[in-house]
Amino acid sequence: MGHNLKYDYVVLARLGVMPSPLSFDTMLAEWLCDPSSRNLGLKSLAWARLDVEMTTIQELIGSGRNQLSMAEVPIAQVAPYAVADAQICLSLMPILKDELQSKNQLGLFDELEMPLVSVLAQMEIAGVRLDTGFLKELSRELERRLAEIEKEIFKQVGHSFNINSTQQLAAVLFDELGLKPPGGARRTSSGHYSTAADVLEELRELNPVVDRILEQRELAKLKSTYTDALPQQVNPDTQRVHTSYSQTGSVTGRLASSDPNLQNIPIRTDLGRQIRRAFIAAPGHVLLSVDYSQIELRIVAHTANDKAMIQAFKQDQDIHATTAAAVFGVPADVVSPEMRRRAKAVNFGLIYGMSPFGLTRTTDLTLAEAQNFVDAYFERFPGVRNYLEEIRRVAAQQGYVETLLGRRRYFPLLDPGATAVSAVARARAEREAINSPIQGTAADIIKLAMLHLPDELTRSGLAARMLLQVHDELVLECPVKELKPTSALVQRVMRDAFKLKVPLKTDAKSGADWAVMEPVA
DNA sequence: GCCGGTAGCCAC
DNA sequence: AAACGTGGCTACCGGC
Repeated sequence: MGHNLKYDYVVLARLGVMPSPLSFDTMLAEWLCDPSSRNLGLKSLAWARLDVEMTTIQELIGSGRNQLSMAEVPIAQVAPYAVADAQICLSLMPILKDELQSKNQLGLFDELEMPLVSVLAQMEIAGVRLDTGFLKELSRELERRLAEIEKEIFKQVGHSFNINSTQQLAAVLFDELGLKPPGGARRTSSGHYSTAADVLEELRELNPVVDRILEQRELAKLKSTYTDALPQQVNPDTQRVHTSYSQTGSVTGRLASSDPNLQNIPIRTDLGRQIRRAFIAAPGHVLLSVDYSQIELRIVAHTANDKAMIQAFKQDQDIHATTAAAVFGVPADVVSPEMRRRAKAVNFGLIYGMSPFGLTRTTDLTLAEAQNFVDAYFERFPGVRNYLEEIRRVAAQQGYVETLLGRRRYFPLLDPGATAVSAVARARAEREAINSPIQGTAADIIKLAMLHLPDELTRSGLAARMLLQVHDELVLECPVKELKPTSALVQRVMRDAFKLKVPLKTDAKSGADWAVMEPVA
């Protein structure tokens, strides 16, 4: 194993090389939805019992940029910590296992999350090949365009300033140029005028400099976050980028990716999408990307048991068009693009616990129109309406909501006995309670697929390996000659990961890089 | 120089 | 006033 790979000890634990208490520690204590104070208390007690001078992990390895890897700390110093850690985790194990048992989560833990640890380790170790030369050239191109844009901005404003400073930018726009902050002077939480993109959008008619600033923002973001940062993350031993996946980093059960985050590589704009050209397959290979189509809405249809929505998915209809037809009360073949766009916004908002007001922010509907729209929506999908009400009730009464596999999220704020809870905080918690089982169930399902996929590939004698997971998408590196059967197998495994009341649908694409992907049968 | 908070923005 | 969920990264900025 490359000794320069990050988090060596975590990777070892994930591969089962390290004793189980440590791998247990890296996950379980954090993973339990309600890490109790008893947990911390037990740990301090156990530490105090040890007849060695203990230090904390932070004292050993430092923090921030000075942080060492465990391998860089002398054995003699690490040993007491390691002993204590193992000892403590060992004694914690039965207690936390009991807790899992009582929550009916032992299966989720033992049969999904723990086995997934080594799957994720394999993906991290595999890494993904990066065309650094291409990124560096793209960076120089962005640099040139940024220099030009900045020159124009300074000329139009009359002096230079730091465009990246929101404070300086606000002073230029709202004080010097006298632009009027729209929407009744929206301010940030600290009381300054906001210069966020949606605010600037409303100002672009008033002064040509605003468009230039939006352009500067886009380019500066791509340069600093992607074209400049990614090449620095290439491992010199493997010549590839090795992300880290966290199984405990989200409240819903999603994975999180960091160092670098490969779950937020641009795709929306043409320029941003160019970044993906740098993610390339090894010689003789292609990248194969398979994603779930509308998995969250399918989960809503299943969980809400909504007849109309289930039927739409069973017939493989265009769900947004079907929704539009239902809400506008017209036949499917006369749905206009505009009607479909609005229906899509509602379907999208549904998963986020949206309100009619929220809808006015993502569409051009007035509040009254949005209210009518939502009413019509629930009229046509009564199962969905009941489901949303049920979720709110359960979250408050039971104190938590659950995913398909029993993953929990607690909502103490919604307890009827909770005191001093603002309406804003309550509404937010309700939206979180609505979204969590949907987003979390999607995470459950793709994790099941990821767990089965390596075995299925082996069984079929296919050499492809999983490299990346992006919430509803798996990216594999696949020998060119095995593309067709691999695509078929991956799609089968993903579709069959869990049987819902509606079919799961997947789309497969492949290409030499992550930008130019052609559909695969 | 380190650290944490803030603003902004990339993805699903 | 805010108003649509989940993350991570970068730059700025003020405090130490």
